[in-house]
Amino acid sequence: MKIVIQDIGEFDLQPGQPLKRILSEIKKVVKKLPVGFKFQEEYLDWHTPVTSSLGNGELVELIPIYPDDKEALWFLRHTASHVLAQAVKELFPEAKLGIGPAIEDGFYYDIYYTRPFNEEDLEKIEKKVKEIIQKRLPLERREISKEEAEKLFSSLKEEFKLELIKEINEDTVSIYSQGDFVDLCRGPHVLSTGDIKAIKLLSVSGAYWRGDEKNPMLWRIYGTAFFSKEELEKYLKRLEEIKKRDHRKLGKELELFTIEEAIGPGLVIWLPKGALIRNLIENFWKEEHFKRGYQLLYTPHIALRDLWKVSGHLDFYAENMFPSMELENRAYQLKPMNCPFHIYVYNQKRRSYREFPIRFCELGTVYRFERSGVLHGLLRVRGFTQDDAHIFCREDQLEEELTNVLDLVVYFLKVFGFYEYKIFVSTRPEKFVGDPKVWDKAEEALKKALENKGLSYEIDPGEGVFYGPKIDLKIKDVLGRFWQCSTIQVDFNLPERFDLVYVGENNKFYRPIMVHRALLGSLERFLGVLIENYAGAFPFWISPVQLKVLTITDRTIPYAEKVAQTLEKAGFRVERDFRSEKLNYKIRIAQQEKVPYMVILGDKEEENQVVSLRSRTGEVLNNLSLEDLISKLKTENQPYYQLNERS
RNA sequence: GCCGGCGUAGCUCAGUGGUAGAGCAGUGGAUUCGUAAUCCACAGGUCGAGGGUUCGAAACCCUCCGCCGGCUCCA
Repeated sequence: MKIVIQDIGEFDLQPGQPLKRILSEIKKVVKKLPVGFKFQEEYLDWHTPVTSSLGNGELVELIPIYPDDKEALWFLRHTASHVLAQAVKELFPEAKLGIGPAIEDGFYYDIYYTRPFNEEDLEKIEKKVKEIIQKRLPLERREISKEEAEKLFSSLKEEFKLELIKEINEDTVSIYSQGDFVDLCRGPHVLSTGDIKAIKLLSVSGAYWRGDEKNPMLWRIYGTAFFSKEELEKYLKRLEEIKKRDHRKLGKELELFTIEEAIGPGLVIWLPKGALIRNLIENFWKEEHFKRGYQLLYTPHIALRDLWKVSGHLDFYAENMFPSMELENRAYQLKPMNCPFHIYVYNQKRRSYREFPIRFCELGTVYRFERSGVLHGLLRVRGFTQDDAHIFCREDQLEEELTNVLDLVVYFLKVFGFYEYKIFVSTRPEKFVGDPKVWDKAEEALKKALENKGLSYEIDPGEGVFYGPKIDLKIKDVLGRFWQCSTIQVDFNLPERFDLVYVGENNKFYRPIMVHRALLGSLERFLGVLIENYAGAFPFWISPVQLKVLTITDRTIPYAEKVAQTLEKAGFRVERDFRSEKLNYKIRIAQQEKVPYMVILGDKEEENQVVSLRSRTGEVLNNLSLEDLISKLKTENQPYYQLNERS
């Protein structure tokens, strides 16, 4: 049978033989050897037997994957995880192997052992890993029957592997080996352990077997591997960069927010500078909503417990809610969501079909009980403010409303510097309320709205909320990490439960559809993501301090004060540094505070009645008149500025 | 919640059983300086909380709280 490898050539291969058989032939005609191959959507390594079932029986067309291709790392890291497992088994023969996949930035292996692995173990293991790599052990693949596999892994006392084999539906399973080590594995792998040119073990932590807390806990060893040392270095630098941008660190340094032990875990205090940013964002948010026909609401933080019975939250959401409180024989409940309140606003009067769509928005603070182990800075908290809205509309308006919401999301994200995102449509889960036909319609409406906007999406099957399907947006920050913020959900359940109606054209009652949406998600999380995205250097319009006036000598203080006041009167947020310190020192401090502009004033500036402007990016503009400065800053002092800059 | 690590001045951290330390920040003083750290002095601590071991505990043991990295979950 013929194997055609794109850009390389045509080769003959006996069906059922691995591509390794033609390795030497290929070596003769290529400069760079592929790591593996792609056949349609599947990856093939050198070890996998090529059967005539691939392609049209006579001919198999493969696309080679080279070390520089992103996908190549998945081959390499999968092998790296096997090497890790081999090293652990050599050092700790009683250890039992769980699973060991390649992941986004590296790989891990879950391993059971009588005691946890510590730093020292990790060093020893890494040393062993490197030895195995240096031996340049070739990998071998074999297909064996399930019975054989069970025999093999029970002789190795690998109970977890036996459990995995039982769940495999095929008659045969594949195993990969290198040296004395053998592992149940689907592949793909590289040719030899020697292909791993750079590897580093990063951390150990506990992980339940198969992610279920009822199962025993294994030790998960994380690591990463590359085809070159330089790439590893680059990756480690990126880790450092991420650490530097950590919003918890920057939040403290820039005095944006605090979470106090004495106040409570997951409860955020906004410090003046952080509160200022938040307020600017909130004001912008409100304006944009007013422009788009939303009406602003304020609702209480607690409500009678019965409300949450009607809404279904006590049945479906109880584990995320703080316990209720009794007062004067009535039970109250801290709110985990804003929706029921908005429903009562809807119900203030008899609604007509002519009124739709009705759009209520609220910056609503909710409280959700999160298990202590999952709290994380601003990104995962127990009290947070959603930029929430509920749109009530007729079925025929749903698609348009969803399109409008998408428009608004995309716009907001752009304003805040996010241009890329992943979109997921979550469909009907197993436990759901309502009519499947209506669900289908809603899912269609969601997809249609995305398609109208030309946005591509992935389907997350069965991941919808019990009351309706949803669209989730995960935004990509400058470091390529994804964060879930925006969510758009179609809801048939609550209108039903609260018996919402409107009067139609024919004077009959109909039930409205509710769209629940949060664009930024929660202000806490969004600000956390913003801090990391900008590394604390906020765009001018939301910088808590926009300008810092620095004097060179005490002589200039009166002039500097005049300049500062002029800038303040023009509406900018100004700080003064008139201390008798050296200019270099003051610049350094302002730089660390990430203030966008420093206005530097000395004798020369005073004499000519001008300023010297230094931006935090290091650019210097001398002899700038105050009028020019103010007009320049006014242009920059608007949310759309960076949008305009980009386009 | 579970597993591991950590908790010392406002911040970053040193201190492994014998009198609580450094740098930065703060305060006072000197200096008047041109685009990323001027010098001197002073002040600052219930060593996360509680209990125990010991002649003696920041350090060793126990319990609790919080934080960090994961597991699971989500805005």
